[in-house]
Amino acid sequence: MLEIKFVRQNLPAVQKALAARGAVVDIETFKNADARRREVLLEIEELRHRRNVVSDRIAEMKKAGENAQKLVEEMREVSGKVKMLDRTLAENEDIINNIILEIPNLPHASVPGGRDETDNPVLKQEGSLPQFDFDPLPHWTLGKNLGILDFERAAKIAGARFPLYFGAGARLERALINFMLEVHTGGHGYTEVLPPFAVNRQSMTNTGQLPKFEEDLFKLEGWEYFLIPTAEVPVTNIHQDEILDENQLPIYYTACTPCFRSEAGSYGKDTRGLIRQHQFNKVELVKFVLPESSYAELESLLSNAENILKRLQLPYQVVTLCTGDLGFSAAKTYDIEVWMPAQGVYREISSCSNFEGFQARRANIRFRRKGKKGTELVHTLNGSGLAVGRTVAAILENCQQSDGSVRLPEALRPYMGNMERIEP
RNA sequence: GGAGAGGUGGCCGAGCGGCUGAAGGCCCUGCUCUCGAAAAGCAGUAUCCUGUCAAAAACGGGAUCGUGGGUUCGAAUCCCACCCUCUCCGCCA
Repeated sequence: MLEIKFVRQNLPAVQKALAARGAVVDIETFKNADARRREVLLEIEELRHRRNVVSDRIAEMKKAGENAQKLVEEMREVSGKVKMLDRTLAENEDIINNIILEIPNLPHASVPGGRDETDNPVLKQEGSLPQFDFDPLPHWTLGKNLGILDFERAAKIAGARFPLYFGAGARLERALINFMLEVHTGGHGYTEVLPPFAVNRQSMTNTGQLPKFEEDLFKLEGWEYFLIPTAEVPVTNIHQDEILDENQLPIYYTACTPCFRSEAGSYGKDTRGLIRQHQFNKVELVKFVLPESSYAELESLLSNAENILKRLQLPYQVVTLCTGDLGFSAAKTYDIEVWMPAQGVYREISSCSNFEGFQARRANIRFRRKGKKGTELVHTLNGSGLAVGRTVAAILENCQQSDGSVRLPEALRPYMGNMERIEP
């Protein structure tokens, strides 16, 4: 959410920035409702002031034993008027709120212009692509051959786009989770968190999933709860409505949670394998930082996520999302894309974003500077460190051998009981 | 599911129709004292909206005692609904 005052004072700039994203906002309605709101507010405050003054007078008169009936009647009228105006005020505030909640964040000045993902510039490429003297198999075939992935049975249990792992596959997923969490809580300095996997409407609104993207979420029938699409939601909301001390910042959290996504609108896309599932595990990194350091924190967040791929020796590239591909709440985002040899493409495995004050304003997360009056919004950031299912897919494809086995990255072996390879 | 208790500022906690944006304490900040620190003393210390203003500061106004309604000239205080927390009983992992 942008600040109302800011939108009011910078309408042209806001419109221009939103056009770069391809977002359309009803600025006219906003302007009218905003003007009307302030007009009504002024009137209400004047009436209330009068009522406050006269009410005190009535109290005095009553104490002195005087008759205040005339004033009482007059104030009865004033109160009725206030009540009516209150309704008008609320109506206009609703209009403003509905619009402002649907305005995406403004892209940071360093974000490259562009229309969609094809315009995302590659920032760097790391690791060397594996060379095969055979045709590398897609991970779903490898998984089936190895007896560790079973999408047919998963479909029986739940439906399409649900995972079912067996044996070394299930263990690989668990090993990756432990490996990632150990790396982040160790050298990277994150505190591990295990949050709720369902959240309320307010939390979803705070991080920006609602009100615009409700169709992407799983909602529990008969409950005002949503399954989380990412740990970003519960973890960012840990500090909602809090005023933090400057010296508490920065705060780093990491959490592994299942993520649930309806994937509405992606029918027919990535229908095979672990790439696009209704349920997947993800290790998430979340930061609460001082505004002046948030872009440096974005760089270190990115390198924390990259570190996992480096230690797993998986080749990847980093792209900067262009204005047209930027997510709703983000001011700047880097995507890390891992090499998938069977398809010969890089696939997103992590997304690292700086939201600046956008989520903090919605979630009301502020801090106080030492010796200074007032509060400021913290800046929030998050990134995947990493999506676990896709990491499994990447390991299977990149580390496959001609005999159909998969040679495990060395960093992972301690978490797999020193297993060196997964064999049929 | 049944019975009860409670939600007040950064924290603890008093208040239970007007004199309360809220006693008292703690934390924090500044000053005094001290070579310095501690202790002690003094002072300050909520947030949001809004007006004057180019802006900041300052000053004025309004709102906020879980949330939303209601009663009243006037509500932290009375009424209703909802949310949340805690205790006991039952049930269940």
